Amino acid sequence: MKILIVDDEANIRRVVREYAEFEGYETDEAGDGMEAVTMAKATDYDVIIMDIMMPRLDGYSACKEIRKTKNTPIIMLSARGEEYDKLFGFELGIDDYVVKPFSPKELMARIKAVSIRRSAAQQPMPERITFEGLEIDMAGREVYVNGQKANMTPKEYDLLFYLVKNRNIALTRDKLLEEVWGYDFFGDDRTVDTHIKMLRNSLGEYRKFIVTLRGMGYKFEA
Amino acid sequence: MKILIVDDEANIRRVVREYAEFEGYETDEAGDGMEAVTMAKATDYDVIIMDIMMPRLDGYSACKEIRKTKNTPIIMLSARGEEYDKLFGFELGIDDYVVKPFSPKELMARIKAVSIRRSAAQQPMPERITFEGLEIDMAGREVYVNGQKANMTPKEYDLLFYLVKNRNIALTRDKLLEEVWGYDFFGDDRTVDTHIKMLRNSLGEYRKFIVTLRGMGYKFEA
DNA sequence: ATCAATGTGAATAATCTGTGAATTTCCCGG
DNA sequence: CCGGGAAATTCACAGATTATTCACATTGAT
Repeated sequence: MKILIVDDEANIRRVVREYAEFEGYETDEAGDGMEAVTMAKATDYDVIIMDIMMPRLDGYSACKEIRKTKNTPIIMLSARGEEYDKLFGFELGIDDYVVKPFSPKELMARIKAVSIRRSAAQQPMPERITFEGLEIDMAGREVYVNGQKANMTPKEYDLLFYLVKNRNIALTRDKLLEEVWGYDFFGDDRTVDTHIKMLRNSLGEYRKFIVTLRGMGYKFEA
Repeated sequence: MKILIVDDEANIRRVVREYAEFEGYETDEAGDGMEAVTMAKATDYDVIIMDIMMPRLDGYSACKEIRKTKNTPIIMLSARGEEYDKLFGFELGIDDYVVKPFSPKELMARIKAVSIRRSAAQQPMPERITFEGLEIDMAGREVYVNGQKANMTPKEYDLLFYLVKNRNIALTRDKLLEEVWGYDFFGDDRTVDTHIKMLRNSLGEYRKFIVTLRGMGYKFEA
């Protein structure tokens, strides 16, 4: 278990780190949002603990940036009196928040709560999702475009389902190859492009949900 | 979707309510067990979230009382250290437990899980099902095609029944082998194909219900 | 304008499924 | 313990579908 601690005050970082290490976590530290984003993208942390008020890049923006490529659980630290409403900007993907001054014991409890949810229950992905006129039934392996069943190839289903499961986050070609094709695929990157093309054709007007991220890969944007 | 939030601490109620409303639920609040019972009996909630330690009437007693007239799914909130009571709780018909301090996101996930589970499990699997001219009597282990009894082999029955029980769900060959043949079967995947073939023959015109999912497996599509 | 990244159509290679038949296993009565 | 038939499993092959590669067109950023 590895956690990333982000705060501009070294004192706070130290306190959190000491408790976390006492609980048996490995820790990394970042002093501002920019650093945090870089580190979070480079390493797969189990939890990120991040202050809101920070120089260079604040916690909200850092969170937003990290969420583009990772789904790491994030716990925000907020000073009492800080805009409380913003804490409920869950569209940012914040998993929990703790108000400063906090008891380290409570923070540890929250870390456990957040990470348990991760490992234990592989998030109960709903079996059926609808985006406008695009219905996706993963359990039944069916896709309906404006009510009409789409007839897609196996790879198209696999690719679409993976994109949808990880919607709104950027996926590189390599990541897609590894997750959809399998770790043992050693072919061309561009194979992904061809399948994206075919998938787009199958989705008709709803091809718009599949966004190209130039220089990066693709994502399903709902 | 309407949920009832029961806790004597207004702060906790507020946090849960804000998360829940963000997720699109309607919410009501109760500050103690007595209130909760009154409200739960008057209104059909989809889920009730209730603290254990409360003035006037504790969570257990409230749960017991509500259960006398309603089957609403109940998620209990318990302070750390009340672990022992957990076992006792499930006997009362508690659907899930969340330990305080909890991650609101986790709580939301549990609400979803519980409400889905409830609605799905509500209808017990009938033992006899008819699809057009295909009658399937699982209890009697008989199948009628256009009124005439089909004479099938044991594996055909097992396979058909499993497919029907899981109709409209995509099933891989591996899954079928594990569930129908048993975890200790170490033979060839394609064995499934052969049995599907024989099953299709036995079903005559109703073979149409057994759909091949290329690259995946099969499913019974009603 | 230029260069790299992406979209696309077509050719080829690889994979998958249905099926008939051969082989093995299982089950029972003798 | 054995034989015989039913059932289960494996096997091989054809036909159809799908995946991959490649070349070229198009797009987008600087």
